[in-house]
Amino acid sequence: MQGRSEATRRRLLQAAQQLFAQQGYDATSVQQICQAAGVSKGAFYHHFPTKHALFLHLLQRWLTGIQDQLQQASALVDDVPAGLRAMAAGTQGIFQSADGRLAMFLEFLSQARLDPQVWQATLQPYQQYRDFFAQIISRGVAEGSLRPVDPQAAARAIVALAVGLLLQSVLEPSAEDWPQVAQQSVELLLQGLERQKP
Amino acid sequence: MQGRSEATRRRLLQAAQQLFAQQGYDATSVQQICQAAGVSKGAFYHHFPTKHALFLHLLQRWLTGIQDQLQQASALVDDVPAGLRAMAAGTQGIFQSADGRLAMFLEFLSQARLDPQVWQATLQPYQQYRDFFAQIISRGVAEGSLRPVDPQAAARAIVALAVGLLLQSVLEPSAEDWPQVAQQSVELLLQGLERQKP
DNA sequence: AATATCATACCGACCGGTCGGTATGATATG
DNA sequence: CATATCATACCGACCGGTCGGTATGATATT
Repeated sequence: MQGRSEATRRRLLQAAQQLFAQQGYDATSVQQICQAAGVSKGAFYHHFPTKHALFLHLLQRWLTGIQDQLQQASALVDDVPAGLRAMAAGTQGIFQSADGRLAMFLEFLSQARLDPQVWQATLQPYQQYRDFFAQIISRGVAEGSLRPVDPQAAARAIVALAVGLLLQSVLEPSAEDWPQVAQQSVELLLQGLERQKP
Repeated sequence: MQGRSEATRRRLLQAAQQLFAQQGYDATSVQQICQAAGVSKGAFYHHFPTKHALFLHLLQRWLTGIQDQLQQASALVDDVPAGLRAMAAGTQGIFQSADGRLAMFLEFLSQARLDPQVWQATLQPYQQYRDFFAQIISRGVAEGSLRPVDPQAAARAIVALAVGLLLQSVLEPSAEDWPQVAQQSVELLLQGLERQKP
């Protein structure tokens, strides 16, 4: 049975993600993960060297997922303001994600503050996101659809906005229509960025 | 020796804050706090019923501090755009704060996600902040210095921006000149909010 | 003296990780 | 085809150590 090992691994990852999202990393024991996955502790340490390694694996998976989504979105952009609006509208999937993916966001951040390994893994793509937006902004400036703003500064503002919105949605998932709030906020920023129409 | 008790209490709080900021809540043991404060464990549990209660006390102190700072700032505002710019400039003190006050921000948030008591304590003033900005925005709209935007939506964007910037500054304290980034970001938002001058 | 404040010793629970051993199934050997 | 060999996957009891919290006695304050 070749797929059995992979299935066990997948079940461990999924159980861990759910529990981490529910209770946090520290409050979740390896035993709990194994129990939720219907697997023994021995199996756990057969697949992952430490509890921390499993966490790192989840982090990597999460980051590459965002990376892909972002690159996919950038391909569709030709008019910059419209592209940004479309990306804001595309956040629906992120905010909803019923599984713990979004809740893990805060967990990743708080761990990043404490663990150098997590820190590096998180911050590197994070700066990529910023550069990604800076590139879009400067394209917009070049094509004349945006005012001649500093692309780096504008990108920082966008990323900060995104991070802030994500964080709030983690704490109050159902308090607002977060995708709509995201769209409104981007709209507001765009009114500052976009070149005035006659 | 009068005030000995109070001094002990203060030293415990300060030591706990520093350690929580450095290592996080979970990774910090009561023993460590006592050692750093130069105090015994008995003294700790004389002043605080649980480790968690001490954490909550720190949270309350932090929140009321912000509350005061915000109310103080709002008193000086008469022209809304100028007021917002001044508040952005006034973030210098917050971003710098060499002690762990800023680092605790992330710790508070991650705990708020897990602990209902922390959650409630955090979210209530949090919504006040939002209302606070909404009020300022609507004042700006009324006085004609701002475009007729939705005050609630604009306030949400401002708060999200603030949260996002704070979070990034926690993770990369010296990567940017964060007060300047805050000013630039607010400036960008204001270009969208402010009524165009002829 | 009476009370508030602090110190020391200690408890029971739990955690991450290890380890000896077992089940399973693929592959080699006859 | 039948059996021996072996690697992989898994099990669950167990260990050293730490943690939050308590009990009890000493010391300072009023």
